[in-house]
Amino acid sequence: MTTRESTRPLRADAVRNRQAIVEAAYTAVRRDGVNTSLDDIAKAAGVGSGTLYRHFANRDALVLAVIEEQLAALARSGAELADATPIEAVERWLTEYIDQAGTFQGLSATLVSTVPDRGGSDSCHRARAAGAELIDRAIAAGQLRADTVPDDLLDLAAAIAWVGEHVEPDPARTGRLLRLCLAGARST
Amino acid sequence: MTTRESTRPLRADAVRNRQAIVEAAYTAVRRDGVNTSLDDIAKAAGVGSGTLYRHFANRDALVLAVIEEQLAALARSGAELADATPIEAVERWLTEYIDQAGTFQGLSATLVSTVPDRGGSDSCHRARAAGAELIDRAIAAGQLRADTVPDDLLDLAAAIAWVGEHVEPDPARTGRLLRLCLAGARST
DNA sequence: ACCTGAACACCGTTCAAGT
DNA sequence: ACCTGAACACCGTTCAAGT
Repeated sequence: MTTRESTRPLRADAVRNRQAIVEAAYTAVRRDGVNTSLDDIAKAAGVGSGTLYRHFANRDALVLAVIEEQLAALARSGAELADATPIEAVERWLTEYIDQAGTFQGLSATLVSTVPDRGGSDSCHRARAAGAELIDRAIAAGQLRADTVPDDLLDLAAAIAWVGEHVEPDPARTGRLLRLCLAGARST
Repeated sequence: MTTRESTRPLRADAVRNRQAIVEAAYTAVRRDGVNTSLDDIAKAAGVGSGTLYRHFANRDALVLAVIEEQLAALARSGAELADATPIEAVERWLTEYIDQAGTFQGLSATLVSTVPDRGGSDSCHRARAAGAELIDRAIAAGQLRADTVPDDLLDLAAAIAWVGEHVEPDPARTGRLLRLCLAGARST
């Protein structure tokens, strides 16, 4: 629930400040996208700019904190999809992933770049691992080609969210693009 | 060959300056990506920053000027692919499109956003029209599903280039992602 | 007609001083 | 231990003055 690595508990005012920063950041990125002014976020949170940097080393760390809960939900949702067929579970999970990645302008780039070996956040890694597990299950069930690479589908999903950032919002199109990719990965 | 709308001929020094700006911009975006400093580009071109803005209203206009020739080549390449089967022509054209979109960091966003109805540049529109024509031919030949939307494949191709910007360069992976999308669009 | 470069507003980041 | 906010470096954009 926190990006801090230290095990030392935070002082009470520090906890409040951190929370205020994340909430202000959520409002700001929703309105202006991921590249909105960090100084404005600090001002809206009622803290000095230095306090923002004390809690979040860079913009990506703050963005990941903003979507921390959504990523945790994605990591958990594998179990909730247990009743569906493997391929249905994959489609529903990836749909949710795309929806989350489209929460605000620029977020898809934060999610796609967090491949395990390049130091993406733990929460992002765990979410993607949950998706990869569903994909692996669909492969084992013979519903996806045996040579399917889970990261390929995960990154294509993020890429579909990215396309959505650049054209008019169109959920029907997003679904169409995802189904096209899944059809390409289906075993014949 | 120029983004200027006016029909008035440019003064000789203006022509030189414009050319110098585009060449300096090419070097700069290759090295530092699409968001490199415009002021540095002006300096490298040996002109004042105001001159850069006189020729290019915004960053996108400059970026499009930088890849003007490549876009023109893409627009022309439809004819060069006449000997291939329709589906092969599509794959080869989209491969080229992805390659061009990956010329420097950030370019894929410039190319995907130029859908016809949102005022993208003419050259970009023409290039995409050439790709769409090849796709239409493959549909007519029964090699792609009848309900395939050409813009879907074009934007997925740009999206694949975008993925390539965020992970280690890997041409094999790019090809794999493209073939996956094409397999999804193939008629069964 | 076009160019120059100073001026302005703005932003990310650091850090000395304060509690 | 944490916070503040001034200070610094930098960037995009405009525009008065110059040729």
